[in-house]
Amino acid sequence: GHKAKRGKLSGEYEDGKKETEESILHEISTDSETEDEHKPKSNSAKRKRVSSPVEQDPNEAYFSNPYIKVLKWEWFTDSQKESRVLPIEPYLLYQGRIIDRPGDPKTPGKGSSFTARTKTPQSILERARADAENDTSSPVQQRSNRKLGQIGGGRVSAPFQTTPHSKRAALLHQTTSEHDLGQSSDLPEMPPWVQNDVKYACQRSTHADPPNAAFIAQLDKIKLARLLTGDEIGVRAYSTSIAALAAYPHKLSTGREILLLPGCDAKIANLYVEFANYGKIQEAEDAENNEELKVQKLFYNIWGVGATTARDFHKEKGWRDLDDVVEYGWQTLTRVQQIGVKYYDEFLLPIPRSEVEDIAATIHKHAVKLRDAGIQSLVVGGYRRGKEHCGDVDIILSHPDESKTLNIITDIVASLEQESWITHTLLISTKTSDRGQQTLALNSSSTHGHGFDSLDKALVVWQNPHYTPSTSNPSDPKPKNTNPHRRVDIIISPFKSGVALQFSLTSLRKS
DNA sequence: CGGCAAATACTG
DNA sequence: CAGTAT
DNA sequence: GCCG
Repeated sequence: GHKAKRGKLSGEYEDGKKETEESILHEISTDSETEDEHKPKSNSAKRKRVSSPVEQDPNEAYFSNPYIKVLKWEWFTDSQKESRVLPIEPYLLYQGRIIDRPGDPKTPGKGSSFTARTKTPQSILERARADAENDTSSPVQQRSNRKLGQIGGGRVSAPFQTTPHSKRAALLHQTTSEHDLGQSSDLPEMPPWVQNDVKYACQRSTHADPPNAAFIAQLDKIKLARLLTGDEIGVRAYSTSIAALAAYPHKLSTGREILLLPGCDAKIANLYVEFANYGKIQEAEDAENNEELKVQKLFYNIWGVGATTARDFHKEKGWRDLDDVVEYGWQTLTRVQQIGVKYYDEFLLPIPRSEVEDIAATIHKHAVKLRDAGIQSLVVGGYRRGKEHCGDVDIILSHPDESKTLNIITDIVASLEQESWITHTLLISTKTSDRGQQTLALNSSSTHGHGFDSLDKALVVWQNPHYTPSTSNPSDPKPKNTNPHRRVDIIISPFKSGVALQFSLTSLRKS
């Protein structure tokens, strides 16, 4: 019977024994808990949205200048109340712009080239300015460079010692390459987030395909190795450096350039030099080809299996592939892990943007049906970052009337299940609605005073139920839906929160 | 040289 | 509580 | 592995 189980995993359910498949389905019992008997009725828009008269944008002048503006939150709520775009002037807390580097010949002007309406941000810019000044000299002590050992020799730790008196370690001198310690003048201008010491990755723009993607891919391999071996510190170190590299808009030309990026130091710079010279990084290749890591990566790719469990499967249980998991461990898997195994291959398939859009549209449609047209939805994640193919679908739903988002996640999942779009619910979180109900019952005042920032969400398995029966066997009495199963995250956000606010501002300004 | 992302929720 | 996920 |  073991070989029969093999068949399940290769995805040939249809020609396999029906009995087997059913037993699997039974064992899984993954159908989401929400019963479809109570179909949520659509709230036929009792409350139509007041359409505001088309009017001149009172803030045109403000938005046409290059200054960054910070407004009081009340501007938004008041605008909402009046259903029109209020002038921002009375709400303006601060406006300013990023100044250029002090030494920059392009800006002979004074340093105080920003207009502070309040004193708050001053210190930040002062700090940035100070940093920039201190940074003008080369971070590398060129004179005292130590010649370090050959890079590709397999010794990874020895060459990377930090020179005692400089913070930055010297880079390996590679005479055969232009990817060397360059002159201090040939570095490209650092993007603002480097110069200004921007602290959070979310403040940098992200690119779908950064200029240094190939190098980043190598670092990702090392990071994965750190992950699988339980080296959490290493994971974090590589994560931060990769994040900085991914936001870096220039093609790297010298290793020294990397030292200027936050989270990047000698190790990463040396890896870059190796990459630039040989087109690959030995440590990354080794990690990728490592047999143990290959097995553990296989398990790690099961949804619901993390590094710890992947290692356990391999080293404690002694399993070596998915068949072993099914044969010897099926009953010990959690419910979501069984789902993860069942759709192992499909979850790894990339999702084309067009399909992401289709899925989002379907979800939006159901949300509108369940509430009203005030529903706003926004696809985030890989799609929003412009990726051609996405690993999953992340969609945020919101509504200006917060009461309309109450329990909506439950309703949406039920509705989509009933129409067979959602095949499984991996996880559903209703904490926010739970708490919201309590406070709402007490405070009849609607919007204010809640401190929770968690979001209702559902992580589900999605499959397009509309399929064309296989052409090979059109008379099949029970044709099979071969549309791939997708991972979809539906997130409910209070309208007030950032993402919702962002696109509400966009639409307001367009009106 | 020591410390190390943040917050939150579900599952078993 | 440990593990996993967002 | 980086940072203070």
